[in-house]
Amino acid sequence: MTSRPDKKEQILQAARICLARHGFEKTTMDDIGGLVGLNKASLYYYFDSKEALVTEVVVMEAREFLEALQAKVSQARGCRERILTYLRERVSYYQKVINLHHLSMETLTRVKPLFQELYQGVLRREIGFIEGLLGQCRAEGEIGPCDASRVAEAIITVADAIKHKAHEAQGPGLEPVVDYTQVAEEVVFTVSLILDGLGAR
Amino acid sequence: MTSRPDKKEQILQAARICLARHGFEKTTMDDIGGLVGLNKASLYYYFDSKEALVTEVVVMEAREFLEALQAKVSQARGCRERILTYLRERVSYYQKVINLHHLSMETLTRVKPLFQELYQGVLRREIGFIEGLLGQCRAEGEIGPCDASRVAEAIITVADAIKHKAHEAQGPGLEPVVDYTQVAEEVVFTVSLILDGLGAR
Amino acid sequence: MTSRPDKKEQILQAARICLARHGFEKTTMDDIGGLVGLNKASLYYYFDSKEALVTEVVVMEAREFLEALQAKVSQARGCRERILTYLRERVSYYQKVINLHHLSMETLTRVKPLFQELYQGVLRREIGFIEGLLGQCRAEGEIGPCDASRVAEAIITVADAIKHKAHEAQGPGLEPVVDYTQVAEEVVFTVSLILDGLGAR
Amino acid sequence: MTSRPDKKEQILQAARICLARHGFEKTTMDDIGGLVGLNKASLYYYFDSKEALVTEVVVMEAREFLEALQAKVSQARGCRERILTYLRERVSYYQKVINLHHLSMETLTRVKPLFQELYQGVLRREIGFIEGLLGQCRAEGEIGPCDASRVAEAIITVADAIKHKAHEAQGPGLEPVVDYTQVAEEVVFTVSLILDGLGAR
DNA sequence: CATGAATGAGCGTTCATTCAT
DNA sequence: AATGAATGAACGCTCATTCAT
Repeated sequence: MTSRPDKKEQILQAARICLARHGFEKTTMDDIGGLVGLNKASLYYYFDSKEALVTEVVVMEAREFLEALQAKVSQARGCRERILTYLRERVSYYQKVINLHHLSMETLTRVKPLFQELYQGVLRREIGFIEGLLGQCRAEGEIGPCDASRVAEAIITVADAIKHKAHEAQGPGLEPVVDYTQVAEEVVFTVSLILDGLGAR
Repeated sequence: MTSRPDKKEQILQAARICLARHGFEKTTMDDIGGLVGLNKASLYYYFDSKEALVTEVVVMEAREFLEALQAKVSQARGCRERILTYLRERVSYYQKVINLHHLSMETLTRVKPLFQELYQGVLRREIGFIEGLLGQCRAEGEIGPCDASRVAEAIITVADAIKHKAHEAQGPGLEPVVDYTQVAEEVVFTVSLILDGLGAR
Repeated sequence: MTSRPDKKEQILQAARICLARHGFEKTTMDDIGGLVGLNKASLYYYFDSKEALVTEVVVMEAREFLEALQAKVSQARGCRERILTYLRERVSYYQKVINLHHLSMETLTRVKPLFQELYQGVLRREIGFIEGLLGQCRAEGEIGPCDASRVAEAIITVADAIKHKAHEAQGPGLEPVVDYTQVAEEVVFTVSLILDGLGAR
Repeated sequence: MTSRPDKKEQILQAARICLARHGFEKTTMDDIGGLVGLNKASLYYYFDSKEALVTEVVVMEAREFLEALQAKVSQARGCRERILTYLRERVSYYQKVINLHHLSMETLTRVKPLFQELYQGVLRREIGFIEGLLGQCRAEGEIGPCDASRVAEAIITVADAIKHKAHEAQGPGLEPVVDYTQVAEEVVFTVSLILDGLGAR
């Protein structure tokens, strides 16, 4: 009855494999098509472009990565620490994606508009997760009452802003490496301030 | 004396910049040529192919990376520890290169023959360095007398073999990440055995 | 009574609009289908191919154009003049179609077989129209008795032959423009001879 | 010594032929390359894109067309009439180009930016030509003294503006034909007013 | 040493067409 | 009567590489 959702999913999996093996630039539509037994032209029936296809793969992996992280973090003790740990590890997610698919920052930038659109869904989930952690903090008396939803959104925004700033700071220079350890520290420091503020009675 | 070797060096530097910025696949011979004010056809006077050029860049960086590592390691205390630390950190070198230039394992594999040839020089230096450390160990009585040169070579061989095994183990599967922490541990464990053997009187 | 013939008509109208806007080559079956709310595959239920569809559009327009011309010509005075005027203006019809849909002579030539078949109906009507005019000429004494049907056919044949000759004369050369003014004159001259012959007692 | 300017010229001529025969959309880079015995990739050594190449052809023909028109107009009597005749015939130039190469208005619009840039040179010549005619008018006492250069520029601007208005007026409707006769009249009327103003003593 | 010129192979994308349902 | 799915062929364009000069 339904072989449709399957096919799109199959293509995404095939693309995931190809990307991991050959990276974005070397992965051809023929490669991906070949892996699912489809003519490359057929892929365009399911996706608008190579970039759109790859973007969906990346967002899919973002979801998986973050869900795994959330599961892992949930076992940490101290709910305040849970929030900070989540944010700390989340910082290096970007680079993980880049390395995983051998993307250059340039390629990622080009794909960004498409990516941002799909990424909204992932962001919503992250905010929801943080919101839950804030609720635990409240229950355990670590913070006072607050609009958990808005605070969660603010925290994610702050974290992304700090990461973004670090990327911009690189300039067109040679050294392409962002020191994610330092970024993580800055995120933890700033969000700690926010949590402190919420805890003040 | 001559300004010729300069040109080759300039090209290598230009390539290094391009690779860091755009990655291997997106870096064109035109890009590199443009950066040194040379027609792309001229690059073929200095290098046989794009791959040969890139390989030299990688080897150049290998040398720099390893020399920095050697300097750093030399300050560690305990000469046995120096050897193990060197080997531990050296393990992740491969991935650093891959990430830096957004290479896929596949591309690297294809380039391997060229790479191995040039890499011999680097290997010689590494073996010499280990040999020196072994000499210190001997002087400090941590190990007994041995053919330092052959042992050094054996140690490097063992370290590379373990890394190689880890890469092969991946198979064509999805997960493209090698756990370098674990590889490092295995290397340390095995080489420790060797050193123990040398120490036994 | 039935709504079926409608659908075919709707498709033809949609195609006409698309052709006028984007020309033959840039009009896709998707465009046309979209305009009538039909999947492009469905168009193949009504037409054998894109060319067949376009050909029907062209023939449809031929009919409309010629009928308008016939109405206009009928108001001219002097029935001999009516015939000549009709033939004169009819000459440039080909180019009008080409320009309207941005067709190249090549495309038109490729489509010709299909076109000719459908065009027979239009030709019949033209011959009938000329036959009527000849009848008027006879009634007004401008020509003597004759087999009006055969003469009408001969006239149309002559007119088309002259136009055809002009097109062939171009050869594969550069200048793609046929001087329709000159062709019109030649047609008028030749047909005048025929009418003269008919008028001689 | 010099086979270079030749090659580019040859390509332009080949493109001109192909365009005339098959139109813009059906002319492939392979077609053009084949005609000059060049691989299609080689064409990109001389031109940035198919559109850039075609644009150059169109501008080339614009120049030829306008120069022929200028020669022809120069023989008209009455220098005021010369100006008006030039403007009148120039009006239909656009359509001539469109028909010659079977371009759709859409394609032409897409190519416009490239076109405008190259067209500047042609425009300069036109203004120069009008300027000369104004000088003759002045010499024959048909107009009073004026800044011929600026007036010439104004006249061309007015003529193009009127044509442009007519094209815009079409809207997305079905009928793709601009009535160039009417446009020509409007141009003549308006420029006459300007010339009248110059002649007023 | 250096380059202008040329090319083959490959890639992303489009599109008319087919076919099972 | 209609369509979702699939495809082959073609097209514009890029790029590493070659070679005569």
